[in-house]
Amino acid sequence: MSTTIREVARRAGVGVGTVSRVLNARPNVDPVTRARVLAAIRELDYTPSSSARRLSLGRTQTVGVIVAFLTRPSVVERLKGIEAALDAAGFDMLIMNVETAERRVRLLGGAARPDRMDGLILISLTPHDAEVERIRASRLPFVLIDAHHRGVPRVVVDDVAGGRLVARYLLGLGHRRIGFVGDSSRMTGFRFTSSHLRLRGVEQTLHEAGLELPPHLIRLAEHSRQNARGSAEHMLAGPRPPTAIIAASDTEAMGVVEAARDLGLDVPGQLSVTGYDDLEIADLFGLTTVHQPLEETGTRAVERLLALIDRKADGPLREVLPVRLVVRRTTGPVPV
Amino acid sequence: MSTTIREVARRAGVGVGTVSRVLNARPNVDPVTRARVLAAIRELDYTPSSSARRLSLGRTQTVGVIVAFLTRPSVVERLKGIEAALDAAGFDMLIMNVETAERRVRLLGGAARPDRMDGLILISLTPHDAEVERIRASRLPFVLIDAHHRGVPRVVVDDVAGGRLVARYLLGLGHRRIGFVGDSSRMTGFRFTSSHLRLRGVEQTLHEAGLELPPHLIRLAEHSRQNARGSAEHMLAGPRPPTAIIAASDTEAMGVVEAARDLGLDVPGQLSVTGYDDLEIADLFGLTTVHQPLEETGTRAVERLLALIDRKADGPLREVLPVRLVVRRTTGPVPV
DNA sequence: TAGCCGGGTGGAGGCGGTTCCAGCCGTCTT
DNA sequence: AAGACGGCTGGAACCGCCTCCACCCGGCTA
Repeated sequence: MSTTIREVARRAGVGVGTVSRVLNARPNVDPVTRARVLAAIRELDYTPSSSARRLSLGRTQTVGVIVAFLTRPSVVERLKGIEAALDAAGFDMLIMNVETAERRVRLLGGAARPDRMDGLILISLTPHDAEVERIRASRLPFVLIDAHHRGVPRVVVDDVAGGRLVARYLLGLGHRRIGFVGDSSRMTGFRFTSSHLRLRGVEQTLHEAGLELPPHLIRLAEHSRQNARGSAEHMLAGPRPPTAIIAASDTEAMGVVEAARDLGLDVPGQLSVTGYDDLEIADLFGLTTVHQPLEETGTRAVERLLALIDRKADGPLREVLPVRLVVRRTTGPVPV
Repeated sequence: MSTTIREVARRAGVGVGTVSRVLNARPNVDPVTRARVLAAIRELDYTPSSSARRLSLGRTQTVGVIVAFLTRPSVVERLKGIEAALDAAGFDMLIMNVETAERRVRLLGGAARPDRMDGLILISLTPHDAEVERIRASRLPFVLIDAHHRGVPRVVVDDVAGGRLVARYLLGLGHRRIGFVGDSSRMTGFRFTSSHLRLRGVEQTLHEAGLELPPHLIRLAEHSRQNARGSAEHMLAGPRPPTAIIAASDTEAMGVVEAARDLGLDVPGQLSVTGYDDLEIADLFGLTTVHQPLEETGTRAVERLLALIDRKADGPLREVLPVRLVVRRTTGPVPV
């Protein structure tokens, strides 16, 4: 079928050991011999079988990535960063997508197999203790992105700080009744954490200003534009509606904007709305939001993972990337 | 390190051949023996090494996917379909992203290696003849999605029909001066075809109605919202501006909408705008567009690829999935 | 001149599966 | 009762690479 190292060796008139040494750029090969081997390789159009290398080296040159909801823009941006970094390092990228509890269990339980990959990255999936134990037991290096677990290397953005940033900005505009529309995945078991942390930042800031975030101004539902729209409608139609709504993501912010439109509320005249993520849609819509370096979380995660794979010393367990407020056209002073 | 088939055999008191037969559900194994082997497997928590299987079977159970611009929503939707179908079939998915000419050359030239994958899918990348020859020479089955090449199995949507659909609809609304804002990648070498085909459908339909699409009402630029915005501004500010603009994609349609807004034109009162793809953003914006089954193109491509891998008979080379018009709020009767 | 040293080299053995062949042993014919 | 047959089984050989050990040989030291 395809040419093997033995044929190359025969053609070059050397032993397989020598060919292997040339292939792997080892020292102790006579330049003349090396040239002969390289010539043979070229003539035969030889490429070493990666399957055979994997087996004999016990290394796959592959990294697995398990993502929650592949189609979400934030996930894709991170993947882009991961892909570029892995490619630069000569690694392949294996992607697994989790959209149901069943697959979550199956993948987190069974995908971490050292014979299939050298390392694993989880995006927006916070593993349970048992799942972490399982991956550890397989001796597979792994890092988290946008997820938290004590003792596991992870790359996150400072969601609490992002929440504070937005809250402080709205307070500065004079808003006092501020609502929060976010998501909770406690029921579906996905354990997304970002919405929760962003909310915490908001609460902290309001508290420091001597204000409260009453229960009727907090609504959580499964992550989607439609659900956010429902949450916002409910909140805006109720008693003592907010003059500003902080959404836990740009997608949800769009739902809030829709709700305002349905109720005939002018944004930002009568209602200020903020998002989180700074997706393309935020730019398009003029949405005030919090920018986070999505792609960079991917590249950083890869750097850390590769360091772990090479058993090199690494930085702190928890690496936090900065966020920044992007003010656009959905926020304004509190209506008089 | 990890347990091997030999240890399982020893523990169960059988030969490795028997264990292998049990693992692969072969007939001719005594039920009692089978039970003993299964018990040993369970006790040792044994999983066969995929690296070793790859080598000895010459099969990787992996499919490679090369995409152009990973972060585009249409690409991601297709990927989602591919991932689900591959997972169901027990295959791994290797993703490679092309965003530069350099990587395009490198990946299309060198990624098709049978020792790394059993099959290859190209998304929105139309290969050159030489590239097709190269992949063929590697004897690696491959299929295209949203790309064309004589003699290569491919899954596409009927872009010409989509163009006709939109044009006929706008004609029905009374529009006679219709513009087209699309993209051309002739310079960057990506050879995207969809914009071109959609334009062709539009031209055909106008022609059949005895109308023309004059050059000043066709503007092509590299694919982006910003470029589309520029194209539309130019067209709308020029002499004899169109009353409707057909964009080659939803993304570009959003640029057209922005241009209209900048010029103070009401949509759809003074300008009708249509997109293509029916992305989430189209729903959000109320954009009239053409829906195409993106995810399904992925699953169909996988089905066809797996058939090729199994050397099973397959359908026609060119599989065309249907499109349908989705009328929303950016189109209306021609202004009087 | 003998002994040592180290760069260069060949090739057996191992990675962990699968496959194939030979052998064993009951059962069924004739 | 001998022979044929077929289900079940063990294990050597093989997939293609890397590694390690043994070996060769020229140049240096004592």
